[in-house]
Amino acid sequence: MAQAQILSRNQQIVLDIIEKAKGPLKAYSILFNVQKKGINAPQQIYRALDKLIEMGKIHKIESKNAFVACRSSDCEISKATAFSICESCEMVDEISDAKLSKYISSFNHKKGMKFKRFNLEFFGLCKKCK
Amino acid sequence: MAQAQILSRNQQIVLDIIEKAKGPLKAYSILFNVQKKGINAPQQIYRALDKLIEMGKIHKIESKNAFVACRSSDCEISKATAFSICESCEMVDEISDAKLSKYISSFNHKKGMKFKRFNLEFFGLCKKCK
DNA sequence: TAACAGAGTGTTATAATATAACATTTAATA
DNA sequence: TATTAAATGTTATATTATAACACTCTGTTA
Repeated sequence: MAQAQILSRNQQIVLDIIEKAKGPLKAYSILFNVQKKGINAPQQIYRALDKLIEMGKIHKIESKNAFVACRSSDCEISKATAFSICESCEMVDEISDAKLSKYISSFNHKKGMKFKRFNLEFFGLCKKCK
Repeated sequence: MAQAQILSRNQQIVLDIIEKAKGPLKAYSILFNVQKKGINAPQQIYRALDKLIEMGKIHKIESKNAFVACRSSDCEISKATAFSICESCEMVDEISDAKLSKYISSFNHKKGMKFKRFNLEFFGLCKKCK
């Protein structure tokens, strides 16, 4: 289990924005939102994002180049992540399903690869958009 | 089942390069490789890539912004894709495992989302790099 | 056959996403 | 207090991707 982490000023600012957001946020939209706090350059955002990902506080949605807060306790530093993504409203929901996660984690590739981590993205229509 | 498709000139050129490659290719590296054939602009590459993806001839590896040829017959127009990605040598291998695919496809999200498609990316070390 | 529709092409420009490099500051610790 | 590690600020640039528009080619269909 990862221990509680102290966040730096910039990391905290970025995390706050992502946690408050209803959906995934893009790096440059975060940047735009924090310019009033004295953060002016993409580097500052990307550095904070990198650390937050390392700590498991946020996840990157690869298919959207966007970032969401981690809402799950059992993805333990993002070794096993799964998301449902609505193709209509862009909503992203973290899937926290122990059985699914366990099944995938225990999947053994024929070619003898040893997995450290996986990321699964589902696409479809959410309940509202359906 | 998707029927055999006739490819346009640019689509064929791009597909040939991707099929011949040992690993995933980036759009701009494809561009560089086809300039001798008279393709000069990113648009031409991206348009071909889009169509090839639609046809299920290639897949995009989202975490790498790179493209690989489809080696599987059962991902039927990319409704269910899975890849193993070596974090050391960058190799990507398409996973074609009916059981895994079936299990994931039949996963039902509590929130009532209806899935059309999924993409799964495993990360680790391949046999060689291990 | 003329005209039209659809897919594809070529081209220029620009938007959006991400990193390199370097100087400085702050925090934690020997 | 000297030393280190982590974080910051800044400028510049690399990488990935799309917009917009004019043109071509091919197969309908009126």
